[in-house]
Amino acid sequence: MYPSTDTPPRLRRRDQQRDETRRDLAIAAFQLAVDHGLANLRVPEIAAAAGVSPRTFNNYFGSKEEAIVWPARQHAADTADRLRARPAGEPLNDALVAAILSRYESPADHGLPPHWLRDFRALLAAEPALHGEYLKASALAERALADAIAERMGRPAGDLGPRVLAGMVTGGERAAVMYWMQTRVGTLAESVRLAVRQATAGLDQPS
Amino acid sequence: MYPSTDTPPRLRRRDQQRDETRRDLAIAAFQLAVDHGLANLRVPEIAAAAGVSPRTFNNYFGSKEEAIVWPARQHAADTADRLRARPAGEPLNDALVAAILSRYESPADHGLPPHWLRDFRALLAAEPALHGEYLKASALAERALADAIAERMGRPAGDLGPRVLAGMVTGGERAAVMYWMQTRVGTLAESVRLAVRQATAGLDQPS
DNA sequence: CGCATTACTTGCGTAGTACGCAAGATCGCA
DNA sequence: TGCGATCTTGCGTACTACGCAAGTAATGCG
Repeated sequence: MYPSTDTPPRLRRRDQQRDETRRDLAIAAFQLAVDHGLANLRVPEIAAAAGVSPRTFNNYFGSKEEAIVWPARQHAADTADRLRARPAGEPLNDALVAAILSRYESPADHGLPPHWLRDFRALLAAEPALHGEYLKASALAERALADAIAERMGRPAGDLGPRVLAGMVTGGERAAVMYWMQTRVGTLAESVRLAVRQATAGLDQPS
Repeated sequence: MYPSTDTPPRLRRRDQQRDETRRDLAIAAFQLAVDHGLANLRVPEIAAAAGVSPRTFNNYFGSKEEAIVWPARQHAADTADRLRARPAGEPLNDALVAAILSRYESPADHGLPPHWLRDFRALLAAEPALHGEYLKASALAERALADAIAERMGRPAGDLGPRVLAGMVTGGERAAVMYWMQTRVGTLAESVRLAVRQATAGLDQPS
C-alpha cells in the first residue's frame, strides 16, 4: 500500500541523501567562509553547521576549499550539457557563446541559495586561497566540454582539436571572469561574451 | 681595494644563495617523487636531501607539490620574456607561436638536471595530485603573458582583450600538453604548435 | 676594518588536517 | 521481517603549516 503514484521508483533515495548531504556541507562551508573569512574557518565548524560529524566531512571532501568550490564545479560542468542542447544546425561558435552565456543568465538550480553565484564570485575575489580549487573546477569542466565539442564536430572523443578548443574557450572565459571580478568594468556577461567570441573567432573561416 | 674587475657588485650574493636553496629543494623534491612516488614523499626527507632543516623547507614552499612544480613555474613564466624578445614587426600570432615553441625547443637553463622537462612531464602524467599545482603555475604565467601581449598591442596593462588572448593561448597550450601526455601521438611540439596556431587563428583577420 | 643592521636558519610548540579502520546505525528490497 | 549493502561515526595516527624567538651569517656603512 505504498503510494504508487510516483511511478519512478525512488531506488536512489540513498543517492539523493548523499547529494543532499554534500550540498549541505558545501553551502555551510560557503556561508561560514563568507561570514568569518576562509582563514578562520574550521572543518569541525562546517560539519556542525551541516549536522554531521567532522569525520563525515572528510568522506565527502578533501579540504574546506574543495567543499566551498563544489557548487561552482557543478555550475561549470553545466556548459557541456547546454552545448548539447543547442540546435543541431547552429554553427559551433554561436552554439558555444549561447551555451556559456546561458549559464550566467539563467543558472541551473542545484538547490543553492538565491544569489549564490554572485556571492560566490565575491568570495572568490576576496579569497585568493580559493583560486587553486577554482582552477581545478574549470579544468574538470573543460574535459567534459571537450567531449561535447567533439560530438558536435563529429570527431572521436579525446581528439586534439576539440580539446584545444575547449581549453581556449575555458581559458578565455576564466580570464574574462577574473578581469571582471577585479575591475568591475561593464557587466560580467559582457566580458564573457566578448571572451567567448574572441576564443571562437578562428572558427569563422572553415578551412 | 676590492676586486673591481667584476664591476657588477655581488650585492646580491644573498639573493643568489636564496635562489640556490630554493632550487636545491625543488630538485630534491622532484627527484624523490620520481624515485619513491609522491605519496611516499615526506617533507623532512626533502629537507634532508637538500641539506637544510625541515622548518626551512616551509620557509620556501607551502607544500611538497609546490616545490616539485616550482621549476615548471619558472619555465612557464619564460613565455612572456620570449614574446618580448620577438622582433617588433612580427605579427602577434606568429610571435606567440615562436615564443611558446622556443620554450620547448630550447628551454632556458635554470640550473636544472639535463632532461628535467621531459622527466617532469612524465611525473606529471603519473601523479594527478600534481595537476592542481600545475594549473596554478600556468595561471600565474598567464598573467605575465597577458602583460607582455598588452605591451605588444599597445594596450594598457590589465586590459580585457590581452588577458583573454593570454587565457586562450595558455588554455590551448595546456590542453595540447595534457593530450600529448596521455596519447603520445606525434611529438609534443607538434601538438603545441597546432594548439597555439588554433588559439591565434582569430588574429589573422584584423578588424 | 669593525660594528650595527638586516636577513636567513633553525628548533620548538601548537593547531589543524587527512585518512585507515572497525563498530554501529540505517536503508533498500524481497 | 530479515538480510545485505551502504553510510556515519569515533578513535587513533601520521603529517603538515606556521608563529615565535634565539642564534648565526652576510651586508653595508662609517
